[in-house]
Amino acid sequence: MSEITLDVRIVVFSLDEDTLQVLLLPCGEAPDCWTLPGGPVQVDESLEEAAGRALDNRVDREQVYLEQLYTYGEPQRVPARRLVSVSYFALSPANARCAARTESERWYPLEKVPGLVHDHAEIVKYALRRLRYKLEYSAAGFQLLPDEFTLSELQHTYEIVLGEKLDKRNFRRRILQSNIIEETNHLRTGEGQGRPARLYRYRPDAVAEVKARRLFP
Amino acid sequence: MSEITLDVRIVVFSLDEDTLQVLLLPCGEAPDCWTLPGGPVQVDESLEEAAGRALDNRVDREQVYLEQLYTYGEPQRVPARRLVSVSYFALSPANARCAARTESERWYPLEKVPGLVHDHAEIVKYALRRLRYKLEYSAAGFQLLPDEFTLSELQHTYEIVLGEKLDKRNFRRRILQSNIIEETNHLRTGEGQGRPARLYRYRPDAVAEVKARRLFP
DNA sequence: ATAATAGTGTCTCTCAGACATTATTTA
DNA sequence: TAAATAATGTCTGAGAGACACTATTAT
Repeated sequence: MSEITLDVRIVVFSLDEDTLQVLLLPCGEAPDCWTLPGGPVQVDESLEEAAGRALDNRVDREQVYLEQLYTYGEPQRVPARRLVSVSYFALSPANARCAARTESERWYPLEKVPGLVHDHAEIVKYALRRLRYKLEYSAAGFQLLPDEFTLSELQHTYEIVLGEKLDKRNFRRRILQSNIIEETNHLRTGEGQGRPARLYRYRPDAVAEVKARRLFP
Repeated sequence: MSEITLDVRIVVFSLDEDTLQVLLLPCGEAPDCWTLPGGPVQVDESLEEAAGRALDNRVDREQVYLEQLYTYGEPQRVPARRLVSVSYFALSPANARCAARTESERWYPLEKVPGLVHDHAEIVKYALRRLRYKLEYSAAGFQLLPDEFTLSELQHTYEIVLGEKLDKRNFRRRILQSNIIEETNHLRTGEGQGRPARLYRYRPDAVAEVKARRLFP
């Protein structure tokens, strides 16, 4: 207890059907105890690289959006150690999930998250708050979807994350006039009965715009 | 270069007449090189305590608002060392400044900030962005004023920080209906010619509200 | 033709921004 | 009474939210 050590912890969100899920790992120590993915920061890597490394073989990093959240450093947050954790949240499309090789990881619906070590439950709670806030002002919801998606799918994503129904016409107007996404020529067809839906993608240059506008470095 | 060390850095804002100022310290190494106040985190103190400690004898901590900003950890941000810095921003009323005991500290107007070590200039820039953003949505400007203040003073604060003139009636309406501040019975009188202005203070229980609403833990 | 989902427009109300005059004090 | 600052209300335009019907496909 004489040294301060540093790690990163990532709250990875992904959407499965009708639930928002979080990636958790068994913490090893106790039987029914889980932890957020993460780990120590190497001397020659950035914090963000450390966070990305912790996601290797769990999600496809290329497709994952990553943003720093908050740094937790209360002296007593981890028993018998002085650990400071830089937390991140990540948004992963469902198709960017890697096949879980072992029982060493599991996606949990947010309402069914089991007991977590230390203050990780608090970190998850805060990450969710920030995610909801982000959706309200920034149309970032598409980060939870594959490259091409329908407006209904996007709206559904928003409804799941925000936990409330949205008006279809208002939603479409708002999203479209934000200018973050654009039409493609493709239709989603054969996916069920009903009229096929137009597919959209986010505008490649919108990424730069979002970064320019973004509140956090 | 085999260990990661941790410190905190604080961007302390204060208002002097017509300029927004930042507290800087000489960095010791070079002659015209300055640094943000801060320092290493002790093993038994929280990050916020470490930040507060760095402000001792510089401002009256009781009166200072402190909020975590971002954690900087690029491997190359500090030459020959692996230093991770948790940054904070602080808002200090002018009357909470302590008398500078030595030449070891100086308040600089934002437009005249001298050369800073490492990435401290970037940290200042980001802190200002966050401060401006905060004022736009949260009426936090009163943290730069003494306990009691007039609406004109508050508006002036906003104008300095945001760098633009504001409409008096719209400003008053907006601030008052946010319900963050309340009238006192006092008037500011004898301060010059002109009609005396009513003094306001922020509502004691508004502090709790702001914290509840706040985006950052 | 029926069931299922996609796609579209209008009205209303609230809120933000522009704007000028009266009120109260000191010198 | 002149100069200085405080205090106050209205109009207008833009945007947000409520709301229902038509279009296109598969079975």
